[in-house]
Amino acid sequence: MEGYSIERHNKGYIAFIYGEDAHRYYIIRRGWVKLYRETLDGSQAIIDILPRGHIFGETAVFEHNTYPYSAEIIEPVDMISLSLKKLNILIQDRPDFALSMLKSMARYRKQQDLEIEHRSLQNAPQRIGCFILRLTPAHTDPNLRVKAVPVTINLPYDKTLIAARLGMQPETFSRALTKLKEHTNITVKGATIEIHDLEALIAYACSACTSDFPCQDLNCSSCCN
Amino acid sequence: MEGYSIERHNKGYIAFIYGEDAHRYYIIRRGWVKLYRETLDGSQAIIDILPRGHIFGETAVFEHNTYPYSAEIIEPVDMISLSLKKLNILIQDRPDFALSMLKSMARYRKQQDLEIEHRSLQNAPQRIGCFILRLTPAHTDPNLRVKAVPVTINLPYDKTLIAARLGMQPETFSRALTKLKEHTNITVKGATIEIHDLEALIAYACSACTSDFPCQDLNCSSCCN
DNA sequence: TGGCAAGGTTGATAAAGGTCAAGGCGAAGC
DNA sequence: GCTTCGCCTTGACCTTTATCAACCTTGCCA
Repeated sequence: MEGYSIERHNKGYIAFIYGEDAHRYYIIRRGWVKLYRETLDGSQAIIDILPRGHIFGETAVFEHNTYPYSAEIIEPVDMISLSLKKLNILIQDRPDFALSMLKSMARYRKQQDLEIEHRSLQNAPQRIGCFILRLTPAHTDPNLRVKAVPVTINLPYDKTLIAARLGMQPETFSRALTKLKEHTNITVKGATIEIHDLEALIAYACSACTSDFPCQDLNCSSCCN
Repeated sequence: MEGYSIERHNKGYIAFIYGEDAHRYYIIRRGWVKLYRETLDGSQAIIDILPRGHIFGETAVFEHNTYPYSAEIIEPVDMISLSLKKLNILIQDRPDFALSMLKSMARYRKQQDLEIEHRSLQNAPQRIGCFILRLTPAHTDPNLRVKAVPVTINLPYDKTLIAARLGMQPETFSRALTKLKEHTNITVKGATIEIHDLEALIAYACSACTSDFPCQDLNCSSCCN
């Protein structure tokens, strides 16, 4: 697609603010982006935290061209910047484009449904367990599930942010992680987590969930390339 | 649109079950429909409760033609039943159709974002207040907001279900409603609620929210007629 | 009209998570 | 090597909501 440019930003950079006039939308190539909104009293509601492959800002075309949330870089990103005006034309003119966007939106919707469910059915340690599981290779490739050797993962961003992402306080996160350790035989050292018994973790985290592991994930990469 | 039929069902009727092969999707003409999924231990996660004008089951076209949730009638409905196969063809062949579906999906997505936010920022009485506010005429027509006379609304379905919809226990709902009464000058008699001071209710319920009253609502009626 | 069932309320108690305050720990800079 | 700052953890306490149990209310049906 022509008319794009690559932007590179560091932690803390604000890509756009809620309500702002929207001209560009973005695809993440590397790094992590936080989508959020703020209440009158200054507390943040985190809508999502997106990794590589995801789009953000694109829904502004359905919102009278203002951004429906704010976006902040939380881990250094490379992102593709694209014109919303052109997106609008593409959506109108190219049926296959609208269709792939529709598909990606449907996937996101399913993900959000799951998110709501998690918040009401899982307790804090389970939500963390679920979060960790989504970071494992086994989550995207079922073949890797059988492997008995320990799985090592790194938390992709600050624990405080993960806590916010999961809808809990940092203190609760810390305590819940301790509880998770006691229940599922994982080792935590800083941002590094070793899973010694994947099945135990799955059993613990996914028992309160309506879908089996690996639960659906959003992967926007099929759209807008 | 040709090839449709009207179905009429009573409370308790299950339109379809999660995972089932999907052939039809539906538009609600009257009544209320509960979308939900179940965990292994039998507890329900309510995804949404939809009124007149809303579509359900249509996302099955993006899910390998199986329903991504179960649907139960909770207040007697008239609903239009339509072929998913035809929907699929329409989406592929008629760009304007895909586009309007895209728009409705974007609206729904925004609504779900708000839903997640409500769950984490509002407490039980506030969530109930928010729910009641959405039932008022003032929510759809800002002109009605100034009216000083009391507003009377009827809860559209059982309190137990509203509680589940709002992610709380029936007992909590009952107590939270009492607390809401103490704070906002409303009168509750069975399923009938009288709001004597709309602004007070808005101030109480919407203070923990990132969007002002009236917050966005989903209205699917623009799609698929 | 009396009984029953479903939905709703109330009370007592427990668990989960939030809040406030203090302190630990490790990476970056001097 | 020492200091400093940001992030994280821990402890004490409090608020909110869940849970369990009992009871009330209403509408329906025999």
